[in-house]
Amino acid sequence: MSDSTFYVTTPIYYVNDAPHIGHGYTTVMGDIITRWHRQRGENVWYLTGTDEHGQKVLRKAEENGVSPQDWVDKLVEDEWRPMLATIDVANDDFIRTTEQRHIDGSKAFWTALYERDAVYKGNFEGHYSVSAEEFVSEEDVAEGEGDDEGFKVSKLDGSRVELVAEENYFFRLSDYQQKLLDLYESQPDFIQPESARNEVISFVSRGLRDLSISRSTFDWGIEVPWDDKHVMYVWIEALLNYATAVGYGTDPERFAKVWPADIHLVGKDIARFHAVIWPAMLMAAGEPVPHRVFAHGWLLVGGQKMSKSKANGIRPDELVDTFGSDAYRYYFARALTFGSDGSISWEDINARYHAELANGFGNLASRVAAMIGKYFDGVLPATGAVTVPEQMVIDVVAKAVAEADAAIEAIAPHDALNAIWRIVDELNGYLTEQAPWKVAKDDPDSDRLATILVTAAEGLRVLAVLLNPVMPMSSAALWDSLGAEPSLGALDAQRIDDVATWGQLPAGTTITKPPSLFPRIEAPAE
RNA sequence: GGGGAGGUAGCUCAGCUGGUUAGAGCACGGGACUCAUAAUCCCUCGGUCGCGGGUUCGAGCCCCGCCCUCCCUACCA
Repeated sequence: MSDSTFYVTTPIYYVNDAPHIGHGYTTVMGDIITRWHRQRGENVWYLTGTDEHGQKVLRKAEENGVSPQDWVDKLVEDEWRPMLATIDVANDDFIRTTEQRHIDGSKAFWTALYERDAVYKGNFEGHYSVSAEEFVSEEDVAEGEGDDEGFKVSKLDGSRVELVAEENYFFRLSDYQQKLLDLYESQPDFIQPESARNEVISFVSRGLRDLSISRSTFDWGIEVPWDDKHVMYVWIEALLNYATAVGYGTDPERFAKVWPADIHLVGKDIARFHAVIWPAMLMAAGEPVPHRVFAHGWLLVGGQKMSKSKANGIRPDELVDTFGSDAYRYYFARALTFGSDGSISWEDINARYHAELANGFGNLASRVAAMIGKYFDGVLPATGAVTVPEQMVIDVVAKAVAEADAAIEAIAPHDALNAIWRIVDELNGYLTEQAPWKVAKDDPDSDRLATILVTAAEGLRVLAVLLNPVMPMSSAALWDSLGAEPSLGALDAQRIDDVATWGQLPAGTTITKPPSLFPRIEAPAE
């Protein structure tokens, strides 16, 4: 395990969409998990990217009078890459499905399917909705009214559908029902959380039909290697990115090292594609299946699923502009149970920003640095004897570290933050009880004052390390304030395994009061 | 129709295989303190655990029925 690569993916985002906090959510959570694993000293590979083929993109490009390639290039550079920068994501790779490596890899994958007889040519006929880019089943097709008079429309979204009959290639998904059920049985955490697993098992248990996986009515896609009249159906092709990005079909050595993925993070709407079709395709191609598919819930704004069409989509940069990327990352990780639906609101992020980040954590860093500055001229003194209250702090820290680490392992960043925050609360309480300002006045010659402040500084050191995966900016500022780098090295080089070891900051370390980590925002924007 | 998840303090949520007076955070009210970003610490207030039955010595957790919300039920990134 230690010499393999911890490989995590997000869905690749459809370029036509405008980035909203839903995209940001998945990506940030993956970033927190992967940064944490790096902080453990593991080899990590974090992939995200964009899905750029398909009829919808083609038509959009035509509407805008540009070539599809120019269209997607623009969207990627103007919208998607900037979003990653906005929310401070440290992905190792960014794959675009229009890249040569993906094209070559996808063709290689299809060739493998073909050679293994997992694909055959058949006829497919049905009502196709261009805007939804899907075939609509018969029971969901209705006669149009009003503007759509004379057309058939989809009951699902009201879009017009066209009767399409074409020769397609099919994937023998029906062969995999039992194999998939066996997978869910033998690898119980393959699809998480439990609710997603139940739905997937129920779906597969009802039987699987073969899947139409190519299109021949347009050409904005990857050619089927043995038949240039067909392009791969965008959904099927998009799934392949997880393999092609790490060398499938182009760099076998690299692929063997990184694959299978440890975690595919997905929204629960696309859990089925990842937990049913994707593993079946991998089995068909003779490749190992991923370890885990984790389906997270919806972000609810005012009780409704956030989405572009409901006009309650929020762009990540709106929040980041006010609260900063650290608070953004913190909020989504802390306020929501990853895997369940959860409510978000401007009021809530504002409240948590002030209560937890500014008053709780930021102020703690501030008061400790201020006292070391005031009583010791900013030079960390040598500690005196550790007494019962100090030991309690040490114990709380050790327990919190272990719990946070276990929570990340369980893909529960919210629990990790809850555990970490017990350190914040413990330190604030410890300072109030020990009242170093009082000791400074009443008993300035004892070593109690030094002991108390060293203990608090050590606590901050731990927090800087533990929070680095979640809030890299402020953690770096805190690390800097603690003057830790000269003696302990870079923040990123600190290891979770060692972080709870007490007494790492040496006496003589220069502590400076940091600028407010999370300054209060007096007039929250509407 | 079938299946999944949920309905717990004003708000957002915890409550594992049923066990004494149902918890947390925030908000509200009171007090302490002054190192700090008027921050911190302590305490109070606050719930018929959707509704109605049942099983049990005992149920928020189990069973039955009902109401409400959301999701899945194949090619919706």
